[in-house]
Amino acid sequence: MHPRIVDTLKRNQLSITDSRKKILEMFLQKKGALAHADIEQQSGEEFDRVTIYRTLQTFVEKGIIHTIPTADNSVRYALCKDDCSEGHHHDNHVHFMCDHCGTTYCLDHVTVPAVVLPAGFKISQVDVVVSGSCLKCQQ
Amino acid sequence: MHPRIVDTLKRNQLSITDSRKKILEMFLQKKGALAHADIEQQSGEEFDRVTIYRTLQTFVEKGIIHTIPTADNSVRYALCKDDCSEGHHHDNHVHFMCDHCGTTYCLDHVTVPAVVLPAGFKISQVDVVVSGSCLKCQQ
DNA sequence: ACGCAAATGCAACAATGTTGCAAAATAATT
DNA sequence: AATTATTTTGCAACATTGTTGCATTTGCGT
Repeated sequence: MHPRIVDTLKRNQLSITDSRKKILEMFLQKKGALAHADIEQQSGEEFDRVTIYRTLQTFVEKGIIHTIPTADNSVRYALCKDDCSEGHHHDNHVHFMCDHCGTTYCLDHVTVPAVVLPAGFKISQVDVVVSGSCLKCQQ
Repeated sequence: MHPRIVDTLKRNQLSITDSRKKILEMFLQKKGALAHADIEQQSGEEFDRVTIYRTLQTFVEKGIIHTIPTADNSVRYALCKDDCSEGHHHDNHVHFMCDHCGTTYCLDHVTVPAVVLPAGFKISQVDVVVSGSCLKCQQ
């Protein structure tokens, strides 16, 4: 088991349960983003569908993961950088979704460019959703 | 009825039906984006739910409207600039979603900033999803 | 080990989206 | 203008996705 799992749960005042450990482990292992369906498939019959929904919801509330806006409006989640332990707010993000393999990357290290909007719009968050082909799918 | 409606349908080789006229009119009147639910409510019992789904799908295929990625992963549609009559591909877009009133704006005239990705990623589309408070909701 | 609080599983439900097919509306042809 | 061919619609049924309430189970602090 990944060493950070118990730490992360404790730090967020969550009880250490099988589903939380397993789901968090999935995020730590797989670098890309996960959809609810991915988790359901990978965990087999181990957890109830409802438990997965509630676990994801809890993780989002605690800032352990965040949702990703995608071009096809499918709901995906990715680990927050540094587990958001610092109250980090995810105001800016660049995400990349591969048109071929469907993998979604959370590019925390890419700088979000400044966006200039017409007068009257107050910006609180900027999400950049890039599609194309990824490292593995070059062609 | 908006004068562009019949033109647009004909240009895209679509038969002129009540639902298509009405739904296209909604997009032309309302400047912001529409969700399936908005259309369903506004049209009352006039059209079947399935018809609305199919009409939206057809419009997307013909390039009359496009879907908008949103921070909350709700599916919304907006008119394509120039009805995409020129085979315009919507490679770049800035969308704004108001946190207060929920209105979604399609800001065709705002320049999409350049995004620099790590080597190996090939960009085919960039969507910028901005949240905040809009013109009407300033505070 | 015990008791309390929290999380889980189950069932039922709600919302959203899809598919097949017969009936109706639109377009094309004569 | 009437007839035929094609497209679109409405209905029914179904699939998927997400939510809620409640009894049972699990984890946690003492």
